[in-house]
Amino acid sequence: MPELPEVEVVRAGLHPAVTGAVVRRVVVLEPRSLRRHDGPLEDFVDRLEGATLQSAVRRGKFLWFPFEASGQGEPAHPALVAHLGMSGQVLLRDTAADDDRLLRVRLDLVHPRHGDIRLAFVDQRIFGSMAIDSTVPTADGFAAGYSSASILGHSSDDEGESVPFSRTPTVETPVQDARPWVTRIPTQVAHIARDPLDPAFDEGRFFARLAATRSGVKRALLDQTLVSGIGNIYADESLWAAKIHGEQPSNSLTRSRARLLLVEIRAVLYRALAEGGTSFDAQYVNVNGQSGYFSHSLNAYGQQGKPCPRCGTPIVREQFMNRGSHFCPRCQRLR
DNA sequence: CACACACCCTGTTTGC
DNA sequence: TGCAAACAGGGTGTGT
Repeated sequence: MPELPEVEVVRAGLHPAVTGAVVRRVVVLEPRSLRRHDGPLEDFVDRLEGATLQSAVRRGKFLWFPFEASGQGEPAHPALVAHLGMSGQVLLRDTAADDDRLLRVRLDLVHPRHGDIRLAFVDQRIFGSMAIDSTVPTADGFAAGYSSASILGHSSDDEGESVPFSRTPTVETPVQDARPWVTRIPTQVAHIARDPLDPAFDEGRFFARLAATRSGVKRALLDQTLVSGIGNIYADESLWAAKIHGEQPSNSLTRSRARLLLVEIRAVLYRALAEGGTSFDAQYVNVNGQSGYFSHSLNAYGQQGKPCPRCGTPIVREQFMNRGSHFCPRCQRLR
């Protein structure tokens, strides 16, 4: 479930289940799902079995689980990194349950309070992956990603594990935290920019990079090293909301239009999050296999032929970057 | 260097 | 009904 809101829904669901849980048994049914793991399959299994998971963290569309190894020889502060790709799911199952049809990796956990839990990595297209990775300190000293119980702030199962991470950035001071994993990021994720809901998101850098490229705004929004968490749906939705054409050269945006765009991106992501993410079918679900409702709130994505909710002009779909781009030809003009 | 594109995959939906 | 093509929300490596 690829974009930020869907991945955050998954992360929030996993957080109470994995925090403090010990990995009992790991089964890899599809070796290609470990493509990004640096080492053989047995290495992945052996290093994980017996490990204690410390949290569920997310930056953009990347998820990771810092863990404490049981055995010797494990480098300090490793993490299990998961990326869902186009079709990945992480589901919480009963340890006695039958395997899901497209199950690729299975982690059986025992949690000190919740007991036995199975973490099932299901992925149709195998674009997603799991890997054990080492971590490095964040360049800015801030928390590496989001790791509280819920970004919406109304979960009851926080267990006091919250890392300060408010929606509105306040004064930025590097985090002082006894848990070293908080400010460490997996090397595979280190090049990914912070996402727009991250209080340490560097707005100045975002605007500067937009101003420094001639490529279209949509392409820039999909560039995860510029800003993370935005995929095809939320790019189209944000651009529609800001009335910007996706092929408008990034460096031709005025500063105020760029600011408006960022405001709309945050609004769209936050709304989608509040509705549990977007899903068109059983593919995009939370850890309990349930779908979100944001598909009912889409204004542009997948709405080709339907009237623009603002002006009534039919929404157009065009092929772009091997993907569909949906926009209102009247509200979103190239200029 | 910045940019554009091919490629990695399988299952479901669409169209003939 | 059967079959093939088109399609899917992502990231990375390679070539120009």
